[in-house]
Amino acid sequence: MEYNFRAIEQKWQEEWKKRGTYTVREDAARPKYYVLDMFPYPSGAGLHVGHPLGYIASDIVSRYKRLQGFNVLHPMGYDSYGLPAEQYAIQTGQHPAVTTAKNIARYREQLDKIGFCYDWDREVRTCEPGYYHWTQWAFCKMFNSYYDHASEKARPIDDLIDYFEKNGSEGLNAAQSDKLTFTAAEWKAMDTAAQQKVLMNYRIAYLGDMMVNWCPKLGTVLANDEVSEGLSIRGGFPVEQKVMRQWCLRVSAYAQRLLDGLDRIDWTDSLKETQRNWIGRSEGTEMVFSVKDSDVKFTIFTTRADTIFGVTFMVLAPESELVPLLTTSAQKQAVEDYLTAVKKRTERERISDRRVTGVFSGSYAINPLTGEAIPVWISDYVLAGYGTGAIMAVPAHDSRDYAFAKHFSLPIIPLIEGCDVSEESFDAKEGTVTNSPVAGKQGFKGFSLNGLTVKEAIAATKKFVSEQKLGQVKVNYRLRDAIFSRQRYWGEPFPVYYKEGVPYMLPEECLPLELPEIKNFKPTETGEPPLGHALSWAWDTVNNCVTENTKIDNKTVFPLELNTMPGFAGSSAYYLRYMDPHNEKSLVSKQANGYWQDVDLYVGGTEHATGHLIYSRFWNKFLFDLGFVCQDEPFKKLVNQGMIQGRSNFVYRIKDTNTFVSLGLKKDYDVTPIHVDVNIVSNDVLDTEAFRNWNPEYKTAEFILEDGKYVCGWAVEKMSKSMFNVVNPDNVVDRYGADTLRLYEMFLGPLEASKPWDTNGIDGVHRFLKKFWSNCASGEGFSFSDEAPTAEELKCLHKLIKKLTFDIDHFSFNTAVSAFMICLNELGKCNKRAIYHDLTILLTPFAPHLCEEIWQAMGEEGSVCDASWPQCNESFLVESAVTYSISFNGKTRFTMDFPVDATNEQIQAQVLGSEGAKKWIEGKPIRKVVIVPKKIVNVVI
RNA sequence: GCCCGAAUGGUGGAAUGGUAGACACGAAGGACUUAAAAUCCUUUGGCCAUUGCGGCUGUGUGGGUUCGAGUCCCACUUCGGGUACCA
Repeated sequence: MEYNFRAIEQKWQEEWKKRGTYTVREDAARPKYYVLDMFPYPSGAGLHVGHPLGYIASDIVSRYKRLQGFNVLHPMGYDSYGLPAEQYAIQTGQHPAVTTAKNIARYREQLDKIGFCYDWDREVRTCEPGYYHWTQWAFCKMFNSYYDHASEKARPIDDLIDYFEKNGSEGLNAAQSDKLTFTAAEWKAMDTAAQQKVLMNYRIAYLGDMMVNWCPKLGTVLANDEVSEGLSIRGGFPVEQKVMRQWCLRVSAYAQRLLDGLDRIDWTDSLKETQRNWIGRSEGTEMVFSVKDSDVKFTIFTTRADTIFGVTFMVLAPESELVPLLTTSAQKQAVEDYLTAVKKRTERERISDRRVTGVFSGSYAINPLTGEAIPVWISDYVLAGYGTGAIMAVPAHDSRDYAFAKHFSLPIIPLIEGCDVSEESFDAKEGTVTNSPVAGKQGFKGFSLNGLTVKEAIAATKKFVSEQKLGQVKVNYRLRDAIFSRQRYWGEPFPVYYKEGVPYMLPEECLPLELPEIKNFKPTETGEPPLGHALSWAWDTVNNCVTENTKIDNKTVFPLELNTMPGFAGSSAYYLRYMDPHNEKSLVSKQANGYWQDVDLYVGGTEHATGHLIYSRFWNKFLFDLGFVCQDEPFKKLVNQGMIQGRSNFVYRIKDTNTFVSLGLKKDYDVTPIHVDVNIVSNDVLDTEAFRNWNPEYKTAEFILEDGKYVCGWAVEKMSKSMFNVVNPDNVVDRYGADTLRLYEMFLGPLEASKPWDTNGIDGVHRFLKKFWSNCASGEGFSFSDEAPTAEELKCLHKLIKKLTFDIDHFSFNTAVSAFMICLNELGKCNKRAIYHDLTILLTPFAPHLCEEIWQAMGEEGSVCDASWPQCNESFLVESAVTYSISFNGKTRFTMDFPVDATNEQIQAQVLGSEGAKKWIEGKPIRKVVIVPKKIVNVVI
């Protein structure tokens, strides 16, 4: 009987659905295991073979854990709101609701074909009101919270109001946008609008005037992780810096906790490192500089306090609010010209063309340690958004300051003994400090760093600056608050209304605030939100939801917030929703959350390292602080699957002809390589007939063959339509079956490695499945031998149990598949029931359809998914003798068998006495014999 | 520039510091077949010897630690990923 994978796979996919095999419920009697995939955004192109790689790995772990007796939660859903989905709709001229629904249906069809064990009853879609209800709800909670650094957690904003009423801002240690100072009396004297303005400074979700990444082509602002090298990740459009009033999430408040949490989770070091860099903790010193002939004082941030004696100029960011204060009338025109020029340059230009530019402000700052006057410059190499937007420049020990000093001929004072700064700055934090002012000389204030190492000097300066109240020790983070507004249509509406310009949250009972259906949903280059076309929706919402005493006056044109939330809003807590997807009362019930706790295994790509994986950790920590979830970190273990690249094929057309020459012969001709559809190439051999039909241009193509075949060239490239190297999993499933696809994707190499998709090896795993099948297939049915297994067979089986268990526990699926092949090779044509029973269970995570069929054929009850993973019986693995490698001076020459209990003395005597040894020793004296238990005897001559 | 990671046959890749190249593909030869497909068997890192069962060499390069290094340490080369005026 043939291995008819098409019939088998269809049969079992229907059967699983009918039986509800993969439906899960909380079950206190069994331990839980939560396996999560990063849910896809349903793009128009459908899945290619790269997408299922991680899904297959997680599916294997899910099935394996289930066989081991765990209650496994393994859900799937769609990240269906956001830019990519909307861009696709615009490109195809359809409404995003329509394309999204269509794309989801296609994804589902493709996913179903691969035989995943998802519990589809728990599916979530971020664009459905039942889901985004809780996205909006979380936003309201963030609006109504502030971050208290004293207790290192988020607290209700009412606590903050109480605090202000008692103490004003005195002694408050909270995350804030600006440092505000007021007394309790002043607070009480403020009107509502003024108080709201103050509170906005502390809210975790806040409305602020921010320097944002504005992308005119996409008609929206973007978060930092959505921009790379001045271009939008989505679409590659230019991005400019602009101040806009936007909703933001105070992610920066959680910087330290996000950093600390990394030490407690099982992620790869490289991913943790990426997040650490992104958070960018830097310990330094803030120092206050006064300005000559002025009352103005300003603060700078530096990590190199030790270089204070090498400061030869100061630099302000062009956007700094100090610029107008420090510009003298003489320099006014020059500064204004410079600011205009800076504004004109796009972010892209600034990055690609890194020229040194700047202008002198006319003012001088006073070095707090020497009293020396230092010119204050303005330059765009200093960023307004980091530190204080002002720096002390030490050209001798900072390459950027060095370039600036050289360009404007400013002095350079080296501070490290023996360093040469004639060509470049000395940036390393090492060496011995020199050139500090000394007693008796001008500028000496009783503080010198000479003779200290750089590290000692930094510490000494910090201490001195703190004691003398010249500044303070300060930790800065690179991590910025997340900009949360998008001037787009396809996203969650904000549950926010305005009264006299002050934003308020809609009452909780009015959630979800549903996205209205509008015809003209396209973004604008000026940033007018598309929801501006839904004026009646806005008014209806306000009239229905807002109670009498807060009802807004009719003068307001847009009573509602018209921006929508960004893509990451919906993906930040989806893993919580899977725990309790149909709950209408809360995001997740205490009971469901208490049972499922957190994600045990999260599988997905590294591309989310600085986006989703930061945002959801932040979101989860916030919900944890408020007591809505029971775990501080959402993802205990995270595994990154590698990217599957495309393997393109080429044909070689002889110039100005329609004749194509095979790879091996192309050197004799002048040829142009042309991409050819990989789907008409097999093992690099072109199907010439299919090629002629592929494109009308090649209808009359002629071929110069080698050995009767046309051999194509190949290259590894990105998988994309234009390279004709996209492989659709449907085609693979159609040709080889889902079980082969699953097995092959795992066999391709380590899960984390990036690798090209290459169908060349797929026959191998397909043969393996056929062999597994045909060993027990016979005639029109199956036959199993009831003979007792031999010791050899049992040893073989139990070796496999041990290896598979180890490999799956360590996510080494490629070696697991190999181990299975080896075992089957060793067993030969064995069809003993006792062996096949266990083998079938062991293969189930990899090839579930095939195993169900065999399980049924063996007359077993129920589904093989509910069987128990076999235990390795070590007693079958015990050897009667041990084989030792015998080496001479480290080179292995032969092997010898010894009884398990042989002593080292016995082994040594036998080895030295053997004929083989005599040949290698050649009568020379033996210096040493090293015996490694059960492995090696090395004789040193 | 900075921070990670990698480098092993024609290919994908194995190898707790212990016989490098498992397993698979491809290739070559053979069996079965009228033929093809499918299946099975043999060989397959390189060099030398193959009328001798063998020998030498070999994991990007150069050094080191070790009885023993693909694996650990130092320096370098190349490639991939992340990040970028973050003071």
